[in-house]
Amino acid sequence: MQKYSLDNSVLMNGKKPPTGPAKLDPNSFVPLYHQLKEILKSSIATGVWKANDLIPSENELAFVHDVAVGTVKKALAELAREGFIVRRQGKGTFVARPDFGRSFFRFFRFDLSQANESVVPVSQVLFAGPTQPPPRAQEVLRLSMGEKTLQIKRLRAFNDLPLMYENVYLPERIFAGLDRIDISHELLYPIYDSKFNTPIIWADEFLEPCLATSEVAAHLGIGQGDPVIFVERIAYTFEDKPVEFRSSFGRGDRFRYHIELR
Amino acid sequence: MQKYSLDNSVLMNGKKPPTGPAKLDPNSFVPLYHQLKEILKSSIATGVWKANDLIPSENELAFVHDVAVGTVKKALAELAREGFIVRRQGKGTFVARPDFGRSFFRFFRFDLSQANESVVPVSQVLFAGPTQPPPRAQEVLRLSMGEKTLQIKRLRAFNDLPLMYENVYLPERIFAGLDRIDISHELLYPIYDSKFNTPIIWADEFLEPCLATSEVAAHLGIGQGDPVIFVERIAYTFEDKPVEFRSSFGRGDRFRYHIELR
DNA sequence: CAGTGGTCTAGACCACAAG
DNA sequence: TTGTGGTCTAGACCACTGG
Repeated sequence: MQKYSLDNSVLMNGKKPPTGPAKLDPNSFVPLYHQLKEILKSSIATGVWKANDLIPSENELAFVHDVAVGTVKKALAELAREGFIVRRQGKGTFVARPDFGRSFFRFFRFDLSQANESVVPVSQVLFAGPTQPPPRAQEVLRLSMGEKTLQIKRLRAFNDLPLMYENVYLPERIFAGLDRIDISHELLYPIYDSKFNTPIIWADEFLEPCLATSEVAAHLGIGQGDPVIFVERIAYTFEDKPVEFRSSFGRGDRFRYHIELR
Repeated sequence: MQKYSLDNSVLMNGKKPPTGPAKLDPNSFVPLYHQLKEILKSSIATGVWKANDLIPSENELAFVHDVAVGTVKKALAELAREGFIVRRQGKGTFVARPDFGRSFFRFFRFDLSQANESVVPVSQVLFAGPTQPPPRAQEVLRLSMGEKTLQIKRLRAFNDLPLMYENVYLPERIFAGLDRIDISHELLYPIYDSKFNTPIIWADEFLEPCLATSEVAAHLGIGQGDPVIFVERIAYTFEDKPVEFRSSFGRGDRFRYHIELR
């Protein structure tokens, strides 16, 4: 059984392809396993392999890239630890599906001690469409002069109780058309991934306490001057590229942010 | 040259010690490298090797525990990744010294964009002594009935500006005498480590915004009803044992909490 | 059964540190 | 020069999966 698409040229001479997919440089100062990691990562990033895809086996990769299996193992082990792939004994190695069942909690960790487990927040979209970004968004998203953004303004609620008032800015270049998708019962990050091929890998988050302005208070159903938390988030996709800027106001009486410091 | 204390018995028969320090079970379902990790970790935890100590080389460990060097390498690599040890090519492997130059920022991450780098906060100690813990502290520290705590109440300032008002609770059993140390210009975690052999490994932190009570406002030099952030922290030492409970109020106008979500 | 990843071995060569 | 950790190889055996 022939697996995957090994060039015939590869099979013919039994050695590394003269001008094939091999890109490892044995003379580099960068270790082979690290070079291999980067190659595999970029194959995922550029969509050569998509979420849940089975990728070639250790032996395949070792043969194609002309390295020992141990070197492949080391590269794959690190990618698995970093969450890019999932390995299953007896089955194979798969591109990781970002765990969106938990992505909400990954990136919006409040403490829902009394709430039940699988709550998905409901969003009331107040606005969705192209806008000129505010300077702060332009800066953190590294937009060129005059480049437009999609803006989403929404109210997020749990159990009919408004919890957060949010403004999201996205480069229109990447997310064109997102403003026409109904997101009122969806999480955004799975959509970024599946519809725009832009998974969120990590995020920077900044919190500060403040008092509700009359606008914020009205949206959240609290009084002006009540305590709220202001959260700024910059979310990044592959290669630490910022693709989302989000600023939110959370109700102080319902918000409890939890983080593990390691 | 004889290094470390290999039992003569070990050297005599050239095989694994009949009743020595070897504790690896080759028949266990737990992989050898993982068993070795746990043994090494507990040697650190129990003080057999202290911070900055040089630990035996890969070859030494492989010989003593009767496994291949590759297995030792794997165990050491994971311990290094988890921050328990530091490895230096050509020199050896050392027990990690918790990086207390940064511990303040590790556990109290505000954003000091404009502040200079090596600020150490000054503390004004308002109270330090044995107390009966409040129920919340008793719960999270898992104290037995009637067990006492040391309480430290202090005001932390940067550049003479009060920033946080803090209450710290510690099991007296572990930290007896800490209340007689001058901590006004010191960080607590290095003291826990060096004087009480209790390094802080990680922490759980909970944040919520609220309004300053008159007591908090007075301490922080702000008005009653101004925005403050309330932070609860449970800090853990080896084996996930909770050893510090801390609750703090931070000035909203000077506090900006930063976290990287990965 | 064959193929997969998980563990483990026993070497090799290298860059680096220190005497 | 010796000893260290860092990389890499080429095998071995195992447990697990699925046909």
